Amino acid sequence: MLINIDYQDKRPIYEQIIEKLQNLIVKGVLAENDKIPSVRNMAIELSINPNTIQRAYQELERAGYIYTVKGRGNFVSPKDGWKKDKLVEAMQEFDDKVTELIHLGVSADEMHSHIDDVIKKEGMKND
Amino acid sequence: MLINIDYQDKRPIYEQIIEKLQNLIVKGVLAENDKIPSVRNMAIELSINPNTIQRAYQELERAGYIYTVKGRGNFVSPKDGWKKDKLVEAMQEFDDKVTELIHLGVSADEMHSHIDDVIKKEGMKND
Amino acid sequence: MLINIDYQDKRPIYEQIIEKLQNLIVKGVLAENDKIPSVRNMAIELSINPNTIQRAYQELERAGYIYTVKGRGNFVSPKDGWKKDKLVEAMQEFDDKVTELIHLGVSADEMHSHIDDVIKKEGMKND
Amino acid sequence: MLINIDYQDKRPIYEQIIEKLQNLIVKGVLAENDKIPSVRNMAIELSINPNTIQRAYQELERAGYIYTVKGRGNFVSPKDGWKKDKLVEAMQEFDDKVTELIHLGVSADEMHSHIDDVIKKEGMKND
DNA sequence: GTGGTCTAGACCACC
DNA sequence: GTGGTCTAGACCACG
Repeated sequence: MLINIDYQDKRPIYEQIIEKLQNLIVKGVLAENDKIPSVRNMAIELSINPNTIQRAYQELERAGYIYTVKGRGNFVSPKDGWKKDKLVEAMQEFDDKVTELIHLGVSADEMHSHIDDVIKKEGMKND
Repeated sequence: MLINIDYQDKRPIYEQIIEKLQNLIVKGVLAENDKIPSVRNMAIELSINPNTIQRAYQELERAGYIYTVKGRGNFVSPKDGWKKDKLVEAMQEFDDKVTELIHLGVSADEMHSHIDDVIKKEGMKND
Repeated sequence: MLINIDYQDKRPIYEQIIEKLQNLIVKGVLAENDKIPSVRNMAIELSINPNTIQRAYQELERAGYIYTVKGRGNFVSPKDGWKKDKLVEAMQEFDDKVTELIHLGVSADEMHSHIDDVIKKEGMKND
Repeated sequence: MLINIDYQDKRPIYEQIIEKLQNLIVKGVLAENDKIPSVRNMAIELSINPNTIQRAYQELERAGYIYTVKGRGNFVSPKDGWKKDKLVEAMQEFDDKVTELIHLGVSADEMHSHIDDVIKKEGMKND
């Protein structure tokens, strides 16, 4: 099963689907031009109202992560479409977090070493 | 005026108030045991129903940022109450952000220099 | 009727509801993932304003006894969520009560026999 | 200072005073016919409105823990006045707690040994 | 139909 | 004056 839903999560279901698919796309699990499950299949697989899937796909298309071909299905967009926006946004959020940590008394060295730790850990996954 | 509300923001009003006050407390603008505006005053100031303010204050108290004395008002809690929790939470979110940036192809050097930039900028404020 | 309210009780209505539902959940009358009455139905059944029920449900969710799915209803959380906390809390209160009884001159034997009596009585219920 | 107030405590101040004084009396720190501080002195000592102290003393008198002699002050009542009531009440609460622990899966043995532990610990204090 | 938020207005307890 | 609770009634988002 490609994704799963957490009913304990307070966010609306369609948002969860969007987030999960975004992650799969950003992290390269779903490659460019890969076909993603049809609205109908996804709805059956998750035991969810098709309208909910439909809404998730619509927003993903609007944000440039997927594109729709009538009669054929939904496909992952080329990275150029969204990568830059996502990067700017994530960088801004990163800066905000750093600001918050400063006010909580965290030193620059501590942050630097945290980054290196995370990189090392993430690197392991690709071995 | 201590805080202001963005009616364009999709989040509920009481959440906006919570977040704004949290920030003021975490960043030290509101010191320990400072009195914050009464439910009624804040309601008038923001042209908002007192119940909405009330709810925001209740959640802030539950989270340990303020404490309430019936018949007297609401006051900022001593830092010990929340600092540790907030730190653990913020550090976790920091790591998550780093992970995301890695997947977006950002190098460690770029992050390191971003941190130094932010620190420099925040340092200026205190001069 | 699942629960009833005592208007002579000085405690706020929403607290009474919380306590009653907690009991039903802790004692297993309401099993995991059971659906509890909707905010509106409960409000009608008890002739109480929906907002009051809403507040009770919110606090129960925050405490981990129930979980909410927008557009679907409220459901009993799996026990793992709260059992441990509740146990620690109840044990502490038990010790406090024992301390109080000691100062009132109650002997250990008297307490021991009380425990056995209660156990016998509770055991009868399950026959 | 005989007692102190916790402004972080949500209960009204007069209730805190009642509880603290009750404890001192039940545990024998304040002996029968001891004089307790005057409303006025207590109010100054705690930096509190005399009305609040007055209310606490009134309720303590009504419950039989102290008695008032106009013009002379307030004094601790003989134990016979309240001991029996308090005992019945505490025993009931003890049974309730035992019931709760049973439903949480605590065994009789565990409760018995807890009692012995508490007794041992309390006994130490009087050495 | 379900929960989530907000307003308006009221009454109470506490200090 | 201050917070705490409750009602009545409304509108929105979600599925």
